[in-house]
Amino acid sequence: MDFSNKLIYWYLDNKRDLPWRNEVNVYHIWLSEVILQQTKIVQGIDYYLVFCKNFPTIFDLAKAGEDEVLKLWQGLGYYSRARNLHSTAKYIVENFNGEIPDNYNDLLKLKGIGDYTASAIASICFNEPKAVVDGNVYRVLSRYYNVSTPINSPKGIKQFKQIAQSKITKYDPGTYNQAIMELGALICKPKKADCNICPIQKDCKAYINNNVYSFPVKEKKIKIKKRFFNFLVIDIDGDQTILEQRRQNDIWKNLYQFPLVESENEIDELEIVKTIIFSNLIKDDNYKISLYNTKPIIHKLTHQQINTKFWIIKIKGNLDRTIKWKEISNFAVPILIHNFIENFKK
DNA sequence: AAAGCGTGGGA
DNA sequence: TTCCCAAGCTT
Repeated sequence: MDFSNKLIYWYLDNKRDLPWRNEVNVYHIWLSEVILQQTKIVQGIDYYLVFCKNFPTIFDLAKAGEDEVLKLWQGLGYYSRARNLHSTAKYIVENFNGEIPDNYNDLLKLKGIGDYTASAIASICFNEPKAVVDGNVYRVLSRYYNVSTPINSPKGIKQFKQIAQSKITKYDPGTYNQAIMELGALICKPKKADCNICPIQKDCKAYINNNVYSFPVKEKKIKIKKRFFNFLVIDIDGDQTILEQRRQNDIWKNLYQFPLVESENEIDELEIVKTIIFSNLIKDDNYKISLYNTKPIIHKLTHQQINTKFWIIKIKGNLDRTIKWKEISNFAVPILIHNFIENFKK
């Protein structure tokens, strides 16, 4: 039996029982694929169920507001996925009468759907033989075929797509795609690979050469940018506060936060009250400011390290654009803000 | 085409 | 602690 069929047989015996594997519904498959981009199944599975429950059809998703979609996405990260998912749902309802395109080429044109997702949907839902190449596939193929081209180089991306495409079965390509990914997730793992029970161990070059962990090859290290965030947590009589929406093309776009003073370095109270942002917010001297967390909270992202201070500013009287503290959970906020709010309540 | 975009878990 | 990784996409 060849590579592909071994994978398929292994998969049929060993696949996990996951909610989106129970039936083929294009909308559900699309939803699951977007949620799982750069995301582990354990992390995404509850979000998938919540989205299915709140938006049973693409029409329900299209009808929703972006704030509502982002709120349900809160905590999952990479929020452009949610914005694109929602935008594409509206687009499909408006232009295609709610019918999701049934082929790779048309799927690829949609916002938030790239080569991987278009291939996954086309193969699983429409039996189109387009090979998926995700992190699992890179790992399995690079080990099995001893390919050391960096997987994050243009050359590597092209090469692995070509290898994967040459292996896909015309019969049930969706099952083949899921099989190779499942093998990568369950057996051919980054660390602690279970080569002893691997169905394709016998012909795996890396196993034979005893250098499984030399693959896949990745080049370039990312450098981490340090940023300093000072959130101004206005507290009006313990009843109201202020949130603003992040509009810039930056992390957490369209999510909400407390008014923010970003600085080049760590700053103190004296510098905070001198800022324009502070004085635009607080018009008189009738306030009391204090630092909530004595040590900056370090929030780590893939490319950034955010040193965060929460400044509590107690005032009396009125301010514009306030919200009630008890309504704050209606807003989609970064997990950093969410954690603060949960802690601050106590 | 390189860089930016989250969060959490495991080694 | 630090680093790596996770069903990638966009600009």
